[in-house]
Amino acid sequence: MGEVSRGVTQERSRRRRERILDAAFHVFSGLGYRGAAVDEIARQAETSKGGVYFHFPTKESLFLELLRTTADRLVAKVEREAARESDPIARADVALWTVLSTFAGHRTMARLLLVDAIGAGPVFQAELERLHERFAGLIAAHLERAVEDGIIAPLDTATVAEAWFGALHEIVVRWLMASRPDVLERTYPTLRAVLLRGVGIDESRIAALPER
Amino acid sequence: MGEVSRGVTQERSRRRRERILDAAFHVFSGLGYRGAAVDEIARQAETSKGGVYFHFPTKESLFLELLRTTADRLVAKVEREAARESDPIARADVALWTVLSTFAGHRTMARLLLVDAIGAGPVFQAELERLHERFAGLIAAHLERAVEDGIIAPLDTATVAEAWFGALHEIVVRWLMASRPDVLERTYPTLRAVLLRGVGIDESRIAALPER
Amino acid sequence: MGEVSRGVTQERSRRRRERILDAAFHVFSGLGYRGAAVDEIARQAETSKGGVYFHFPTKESLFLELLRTTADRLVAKVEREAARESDPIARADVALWTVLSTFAGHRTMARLLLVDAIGAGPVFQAELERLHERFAGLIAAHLERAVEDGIIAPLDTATVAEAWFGALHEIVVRWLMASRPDVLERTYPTLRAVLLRGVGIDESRIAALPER
Amino acid sequence: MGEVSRGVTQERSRRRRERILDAAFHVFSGLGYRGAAVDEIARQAETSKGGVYFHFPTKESLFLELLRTTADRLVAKVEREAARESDPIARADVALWTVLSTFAGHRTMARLLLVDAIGAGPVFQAELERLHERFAGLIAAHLERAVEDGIIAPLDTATVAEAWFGALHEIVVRWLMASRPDVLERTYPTLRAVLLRGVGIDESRIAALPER
DNA sequence: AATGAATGAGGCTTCATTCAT
DNA sequence: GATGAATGAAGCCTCATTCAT
Repeated sequence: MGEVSRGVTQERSRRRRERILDAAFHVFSGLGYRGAAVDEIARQAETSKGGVYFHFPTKESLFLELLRTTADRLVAKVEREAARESDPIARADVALWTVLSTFAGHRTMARLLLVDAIGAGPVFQAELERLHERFAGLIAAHLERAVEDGIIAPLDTATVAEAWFGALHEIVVRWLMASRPDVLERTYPTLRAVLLRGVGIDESRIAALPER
Repeated sequence: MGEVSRGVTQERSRRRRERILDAAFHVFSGLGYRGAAVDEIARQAETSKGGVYFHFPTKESLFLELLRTTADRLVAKVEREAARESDPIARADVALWTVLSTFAGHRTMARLLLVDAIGAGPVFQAELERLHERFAGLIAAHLERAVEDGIIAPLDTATVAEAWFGALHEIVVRWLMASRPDVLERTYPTLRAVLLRGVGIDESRIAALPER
Repeated sequence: MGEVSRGVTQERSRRRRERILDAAFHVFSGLGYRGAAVDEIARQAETSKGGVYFHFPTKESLFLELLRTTADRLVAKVEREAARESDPIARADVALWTVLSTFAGHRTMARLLLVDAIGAGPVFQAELERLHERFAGLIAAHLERAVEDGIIAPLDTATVAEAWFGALHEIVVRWLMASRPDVLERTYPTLRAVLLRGVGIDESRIAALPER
Repeated sequence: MGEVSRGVTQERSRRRRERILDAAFHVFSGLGYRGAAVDEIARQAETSKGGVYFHFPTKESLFLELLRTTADRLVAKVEREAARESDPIARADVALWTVLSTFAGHRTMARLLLVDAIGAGPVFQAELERLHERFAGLIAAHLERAVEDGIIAPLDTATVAEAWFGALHEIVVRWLMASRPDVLERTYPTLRAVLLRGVGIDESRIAALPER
């Protein structure tokens, strides 16, 4: 087999792998980890059960890869967006907004990341914890920076970061589970104000932030 | 069969029903909805599978009843405690504290209410939503009262209530899932300050609240 | 439920269990351990897959029980028959004859015990070894007795017992695997003479044994 | 493609085939027929699954070829060694010793030949039978020669040959399956004496055989 | 009321074999 | 000749639910 055709084969395999990941994403999001059948994933990926197992040794490993890469993408996106701002408060604003609007635009992704992983078994506990930690850590880092810069008074940044993430999380999840989902972005101004005010940011600074 | 013996029988049946609920509570908390086997519940209730199915038509119904009664008890407890305070801010303080410390004292209950129900299938979505709504509603009611009393400025109480509950929820869940769980109550002062400050409560009023 | 009906239930359950063992015996004998499907066992036992798994936690456990009880029965039978004779040489004769004729009469049992268990996985190695050991031990005991009684000269009874059992085993297996199986019993006189002579029994004593 | 390069290619192909046979030997010996995966054989032969299937149409055919060639080699070796002796009794001694010591030195080969083939399915029954027949036939031929030479009295050589092979077989298999395998050769003197004496060889002749 | 045996659909995984490149 | 991706049948096992007693 020549270099070229081998490349073609690899490329096809890679695409198949992606198709499986896409299908798995869809099925997991819709039915949860336990409820998702490998058979159904194979069907939606237009391949066979064996095909799925050729690319992923286990249902679990498939889910884990999904969990990781999806989270990776979101975290990277948030950091990329936040890095554009120099003012710590503006950064926090951008970070919150990015998460909220990304979830709002990808309801299925939100389900996978925030809902399905819970209750999928102890193997995912660690991964989920890492996920929450990454987001909370992101927030905490910004808060600490703001404390160092003298913009806000010293406080338990870890706890506050958890609280912020929790507030965000709850609002997204409620939106996800609501039978009549309101526009997620509408809640943003209130959420932003409450959170920023909560760490002691001046009302004037909050008012100065761009409208969303 | 006489009146008396029927009474005795009914009483025994009621007790059996309670034993099943207790066992189910335990098993669901430990293994999640999907992971919990009816066999195991029956075993822990010292009865048979058939016994469980005599009292509950379905595994689902058993879980739902558990969800409802547990939530009922907690909501009632929170309202009872809050009613003792006349000042709206003190009430919010008491409510937050009650939830946090109750969860802290009943880790299993927290798991059941906050973690297991997710991913248990679409049937529980509605119930879970009602649960979150009840807690958020509780908070929202206090916030509205505070607005009416002129203690805080008008704001979107529904969204803020969700954010508050989310902050609380996240902190409890993180504590639940943490391998090395810190003392949950330790985070309370920070949480309280951030939340109250977030809705514009004077720093002096916050400082005046009792230590926890 | 009264004493009587409970007894009826237990009795039925016991019978079902036996039916499953019988079916398993049949299927294992015909197809070997790996080749035997639980589904097929259930079908032949006129029950369901779940029914099989109610009585036996595992395919393996089912096979093991079969192996053990079948061997138990045969060993017991051999010892019972041998105990009737007082002369050690006559005992050896009876023991050999009992094994050979029992196998001859129960071809399927022979297959299960001597053929199928091999290659059924490492779990059965121990069990099979125990089985061979039991038979070899039986023989060795008689040989030792004969040595003590001065009937045969001292020798390595363990090795000889293995050799005897091996000779027997091979002859049975060859008969089992032969496409055109001769009458197994026909080989007996030759086998008996060779084995007894091999440990130094007088030709006259051998000739004195009853014809078979 | 020229003559030369075709020759080179054929040579390479032959070598690959050998590598596959070696790997298959190793895997079958270790895991048994059913337990051996073609994937694993390909891996150990440093080729691909497709590669294996190019050289052998079937997993079964691969195993059969292995069975045959291995047996061929052993039978040839035994005959070669035996041919060196002129005395029939010495020949029998050499034959027994060759089999025993070859197995002792190649535990894996023994497993393949004596253990794995059983339970590998009905296809191998015939082959296995032929294998045992060849060995028994070898022994029987020597016995018949000894009868003709008047060294031993006439007897049913076929049955005796089976018994001899069985004794040998059992001792090897017990050694194979034993957790704490003794030195196989240690049992040889006893085995030899018992077998030879069993066909009526004079004690003096047995004593005259070389020590092993 | 209670028991526990029985059912059977459905789940995850393995693996011999095929085939396009 | 060789590769490795793909197929799909088949296997073992779990478990919610039913039902005769």
